[in-house]
Amino acid sequence: MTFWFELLKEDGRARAGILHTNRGDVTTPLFMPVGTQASVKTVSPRELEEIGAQIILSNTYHLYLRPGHDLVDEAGGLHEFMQWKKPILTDSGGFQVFSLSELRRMGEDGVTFRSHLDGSSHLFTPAKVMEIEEALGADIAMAFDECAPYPADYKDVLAALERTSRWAAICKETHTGRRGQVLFGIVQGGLFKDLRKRSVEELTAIDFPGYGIGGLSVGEPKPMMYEILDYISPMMPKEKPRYLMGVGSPDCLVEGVARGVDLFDCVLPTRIARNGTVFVPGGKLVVRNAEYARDFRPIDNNCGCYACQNFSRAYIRHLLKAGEVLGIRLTTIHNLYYLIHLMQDIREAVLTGGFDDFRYEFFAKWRE
RNA sequence: GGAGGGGUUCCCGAGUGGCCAAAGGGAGCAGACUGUAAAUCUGCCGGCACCGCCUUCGAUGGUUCAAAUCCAUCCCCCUCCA
Repeated sequence: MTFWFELLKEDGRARAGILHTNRGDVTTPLFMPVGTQASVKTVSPRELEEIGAQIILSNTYHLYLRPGHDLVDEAGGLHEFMQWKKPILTDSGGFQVFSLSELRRMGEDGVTFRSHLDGSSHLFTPAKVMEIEEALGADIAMAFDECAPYPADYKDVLAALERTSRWAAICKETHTGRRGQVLFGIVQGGLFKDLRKRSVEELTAIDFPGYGIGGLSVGEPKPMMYEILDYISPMMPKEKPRYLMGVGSPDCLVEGVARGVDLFDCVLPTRIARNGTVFVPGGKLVVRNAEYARDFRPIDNNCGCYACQNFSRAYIRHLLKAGEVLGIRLTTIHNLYYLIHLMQDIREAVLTGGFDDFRYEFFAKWRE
């Protein structure tokens, strides 16, 4: 097994490490751009490398429906198909259980989805999801879970947790590890501490090489998310990577690391980029807005990304208003660069024992 | 010169007596977005002292309780025929 997590340094609860994978090492803490349909929207693999991405995410449900996992397998797996040679993680479709709630029906053995593309019915069982994820061939596969919504009753969250644990065991049993793929379990339990505790216990008993923390950032207030992270972090195995799923606003990344999280992914940077908003050191800037029409400075003077090194806010705003694809490509490149480098700065701070100062300074200028 | 069609709120364009500050689209302005059904969605979009009032549908005058809508005159634009 070439996959293992090397914990280099702890600073309070914040951690810095190296995730060793089949396709090379990635440094943590880390932000993973999301490429749902085997593409990080609008940017090429070459650009992703330039931005500094080390690993990207893709999605089981979406690739199963289109183009089909068998086709991806035939192409030689996701890496070969999309020409991204660094590590990939595939989400299991568990989030689609949540986000496509009107199109799905829960069962004990699995979930029946109606395709959002053509309305056809598809049954996802843990074993089926493992088959799909192994065909896709990512380096890390996520177990098939049920992500409960927010708000949700205790009994519903409990049911989702129990199913998630049961399914996690089936995933582990049926996962063959073909192509050296490893499987992460996913902790659920919503905002109920006893359920979170139980979920951590049940999943660590099954024993995975890494753990996702799911069911957060689904609409609950940030302090509640932080409280849950505070609570479960000490219970999670130290020597395994912890992946807070679906979190990506800069403040949440800093607060997540402060609570012992190593990995994050989120559509936020790429989505808001396409909608005209960019990250800047103190928060966000809606570069699409009229106030930047004659602002000839870069988005961020101190940013090293391709957009900031070459173009003005006025130009990027013009591209966005004109519907030119280059506009959303530039904002996407910037936002990914911002988050990835934010994580690198955090890592540096942790490694030098200066994370608390970093965190303090970050929030001193952060404006929501 | 003759015949016909038309001028509507930033633009295009509905509306032919009251339910019209006037459909719809575009543009514009703002907001939202957290394991992507999202280059999407939502709101505003004549003015104000805004549960009401004022100004507006080429211009002016008229008919009517009531006019973007009917009548008269005028000014522009387009098409066809000379």
